Amino acid sequence: MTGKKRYYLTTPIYYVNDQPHIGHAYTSLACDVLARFKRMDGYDVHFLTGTDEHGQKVAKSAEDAGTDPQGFCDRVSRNFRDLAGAMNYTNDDFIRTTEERHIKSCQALWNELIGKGEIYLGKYAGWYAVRDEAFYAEDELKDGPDGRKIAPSGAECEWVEEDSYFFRLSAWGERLLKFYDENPDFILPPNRRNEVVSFVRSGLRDLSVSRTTFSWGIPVPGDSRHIMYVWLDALTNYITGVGYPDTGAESWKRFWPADLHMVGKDILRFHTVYWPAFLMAAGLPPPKRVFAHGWWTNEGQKISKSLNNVINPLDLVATYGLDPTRYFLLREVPFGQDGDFSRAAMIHRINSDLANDFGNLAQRVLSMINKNCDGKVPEHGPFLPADTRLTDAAYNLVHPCRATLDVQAFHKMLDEIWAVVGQANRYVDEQGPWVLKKTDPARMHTVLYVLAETLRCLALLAHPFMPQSMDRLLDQLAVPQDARNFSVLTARHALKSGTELPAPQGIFPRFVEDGARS
RNA sequence: CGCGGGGUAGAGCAGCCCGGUAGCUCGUCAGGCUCAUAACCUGAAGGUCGGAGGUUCAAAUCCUCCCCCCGCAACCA
Repeated sequence: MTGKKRYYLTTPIYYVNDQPHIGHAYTSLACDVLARFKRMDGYDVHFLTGTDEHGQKVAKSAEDAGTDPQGFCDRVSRNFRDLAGAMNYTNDDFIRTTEERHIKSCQALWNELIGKGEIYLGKYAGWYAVRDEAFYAEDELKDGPDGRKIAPSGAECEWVEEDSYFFRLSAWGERLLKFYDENPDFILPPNRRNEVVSFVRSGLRDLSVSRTTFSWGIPVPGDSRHIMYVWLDALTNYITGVGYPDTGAESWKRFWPADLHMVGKDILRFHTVYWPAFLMAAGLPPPKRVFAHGWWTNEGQKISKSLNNVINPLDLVATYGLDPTRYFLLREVPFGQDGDFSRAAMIHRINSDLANDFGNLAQRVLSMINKNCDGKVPEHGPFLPADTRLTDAAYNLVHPCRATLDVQAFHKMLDEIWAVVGQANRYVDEQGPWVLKKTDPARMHTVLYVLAETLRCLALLAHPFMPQSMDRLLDQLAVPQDARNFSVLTARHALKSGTELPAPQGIFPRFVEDGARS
């Protein structure tokens, strides 16, 4: 057992019925940045993602595709693995709910809940919409043309009566409210927390947690007519991923409870009401935080398959490049709010923030070093106050970065970094190393050293967002692999004067519109 | 009386909870620099903070009423 700090974070498991789109990419990206940052900050990180493969809709899609459900899942799950590769995510594990380890885990949790009397057998009767996999109350329904009942979603409902196991959710309201109260940061952003609290205050009903009308799911132990409710199945992945039901396992002791479940705002309730209730009922600690992020629109329009404006993240990467895409998604919109993707905004971010501000800063500094310092990390004399102001800003930047990331404020963290980019560009102008070259070469070396150190810090802190580009910048500063972490970041004068540097190369080219067509 | 989010410089936003010279980014205009990816730096113009009342020494910020916009009730994170 090392004494290392640990951090366990998860994406939702993605429903295989769907093609990967910008929403999936966004959720996972946020987690990836956090995971990378925490690793560089010395944490033992476990980053889990995967696919949700059970449920009636999947069974139906498989049938439509003329394959068996497992074969269908095998094929479609692959798309999500491929996305992780293409987006350069560093997940430590990829879980599939059809895996043996997960089935065992769900059944163990079920037995635990049965044993504690938290699940009982009852009867469910109500209007069920297959398409939504949900029951609706009578007063929510409208009458359709042929006398059928229509759900608010527009899906057709049928009257279903079936035996069902129920989870005693109704008994957990007070304890959930107490838990929210004692853990004010359990749900972020705060407005989401308010939504959930008022939902729970309004009263909870027992939750049907098994189905008998289809079979593509995890069998209920000891009653094979039933399969488990998809959400009970899906949520359990978070504990399967760290070894449950083996609560003696090293990974379990180390990583549970999770530090963060990152989710989209649509599945907030499942993660902040049902999931902690299941866990507490089973005698397990709930996760420490659930963060619900917002939705994307495309050029101001809501994204939908019917409008045919779904954004494929792979297209973004192909058009704008991987790191610019990663940067844009987390910079353009305050994390937690809805945001708009537009081509103009994307290009603007690439050219302004990346090419002009950061890229050009690196380029002007590295070229001057290359031309005037013999291609080596320059020697430096005593620092003047202006020098210390800049290097202090760079060394201390890690603190606001930690603070903002700890509340998932990715956009603010980037703001903090870019404030120092701006400060460095101003410093170049004020110091005018091109003048010093003629008047005071020793001083010029010091100024360039200060700038190189600053670039080193900036590259390290921006690394989680844009790993490939920042690695190239760190290569150009000859920062060794084992010095690419935050413990070395704050080590003053970590760049060794006299170290040979490679010839500089631009890291962020400007995005030039393809003028061939308009 | 459905639910939710908004209306602050040309655009996009922050500030509002905890009243006290209205701020940021982009754009525009002018200037500087010339190391650099026609990039960088400085300065300026531009807002009666949706409207009307009220509370207060003082309101974008608190209270009341009104007007307007946009989502949602979905295939989706």
